[in-house]
Amino acid sequence: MDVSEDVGREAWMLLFQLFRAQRKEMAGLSSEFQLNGAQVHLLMNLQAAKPVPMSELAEALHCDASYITGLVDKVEQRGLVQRMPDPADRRVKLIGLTPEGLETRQRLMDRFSEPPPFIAILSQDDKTALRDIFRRAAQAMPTPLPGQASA
Amino acid sequence: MDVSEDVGREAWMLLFQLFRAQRKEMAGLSSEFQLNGAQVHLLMNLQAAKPVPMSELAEALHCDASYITGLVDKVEQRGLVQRMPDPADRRVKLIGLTPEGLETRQRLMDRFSEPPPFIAILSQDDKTALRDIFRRAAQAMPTPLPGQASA
DNA sequence: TATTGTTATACTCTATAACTATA
DNA sequence: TATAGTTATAGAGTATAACAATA
Repeated sequence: MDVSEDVGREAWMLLFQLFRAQRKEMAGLSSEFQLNGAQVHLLMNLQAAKPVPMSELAEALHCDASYITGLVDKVEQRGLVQRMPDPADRRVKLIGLTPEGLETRQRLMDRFSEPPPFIAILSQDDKTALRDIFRRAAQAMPTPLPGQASA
Repeated sequence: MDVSEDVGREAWMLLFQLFRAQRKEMAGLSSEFQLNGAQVHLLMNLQAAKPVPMSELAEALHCDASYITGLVDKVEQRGLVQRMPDPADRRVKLIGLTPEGLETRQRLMDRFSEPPPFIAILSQDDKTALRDIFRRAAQAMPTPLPGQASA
C-alpha cells in the first residue's frame, strides 16, 4: 500500500470522525424547525419558482416513492408546500413551496449553513483552502448539488 | 454578514452536500459486513487489548444504554465480541473483541478508510492540504476521536 | 401494458420506563 | 440510595406489495 494513498485515507478518516462527532447537533438543528432529516432535505430540494414531480423528489432523496407521499403529506399539512396537478400528465403531482414554505426554507438554509465547530475554529487561511478544495471536488463530481445557501 | 464568515459557510455547505451525496455508499458498505451503522461504530470503538464497560460504549455512540444491550447481543451472537465480568465491580460488564471480531474490525477499518470519490479525485497536493487541515481541526476539538485505521 | 402516486403493512432503529443485581 | 445493565414496549423512519388512475 503506497504512501500517497495513505494521505487520502487519513484525510477521509479524520473527516469522517469530525463529521460524525457533530451529527447530534445536526439532528438538534432539524428539530428546531420541527422537521426530521428527510423533511429538511425535501425543503432544500424544492426551488422557489419551479414545482417538482414527486418522483423526482424520491430520486433526489434516495428513498421510495411511497415514503415521499407521507413526507409531503406532513409538510403540506403545515402549509409549507402544496401539491399541484401537472397539466402535461395527469398522473403526476408537482410539489411547490408556498410563500410560508419559501420563508421557512430560507431560514433553514441560513441556519444549516452555519459551520460546525470543527470548521469554525479553523484559521481564515484554512477555511479558504477548504472552500477551494471542495469547490474543485464538487465540480469534478457528477452529482448536481442541490440548493445553495443565499449569502 | 461579513465576507470572512461566508468562506466558512461555503466550505461547510459544499462539504455537507459532498458528504451527503455518498451516504448511500456508506450504508452499502455497512451492509457488506451485515452490520448496521451503530454496530460498525461499536466495533470501531472497541480496542483489541482493552475491554470496555457498556456504559462507556453508550457514551461513545451517543445512545441509550438499553440500546447497547441489544447491539452487543447481536454482535456477540455472531462471535465478534464477548461480555466479561469486571472483577472490580460486579455490576459492570466489559466488552472485548474476540479474535474473529478483531479480524472483522481490521477488514472493516480497511474498507471504511477507503476515501469516497470526492476525496479520491483530488490532486495529491489537495489531499495533503485536506489531511493537514483536518489534523489541526481534530487537535483543536475536545472530542477524543476513536480508533484510527491501521496503515 | 407501464408508470405515478397512494394505502396498508411490516421491519429496523432507537428511546423511555420499570426492573434486577450490586454498590 | 444510586448505578450498570436488562427487559418490555412504544414511536419514528423507511421499505415492500397491492392498488387506482392515467398514459
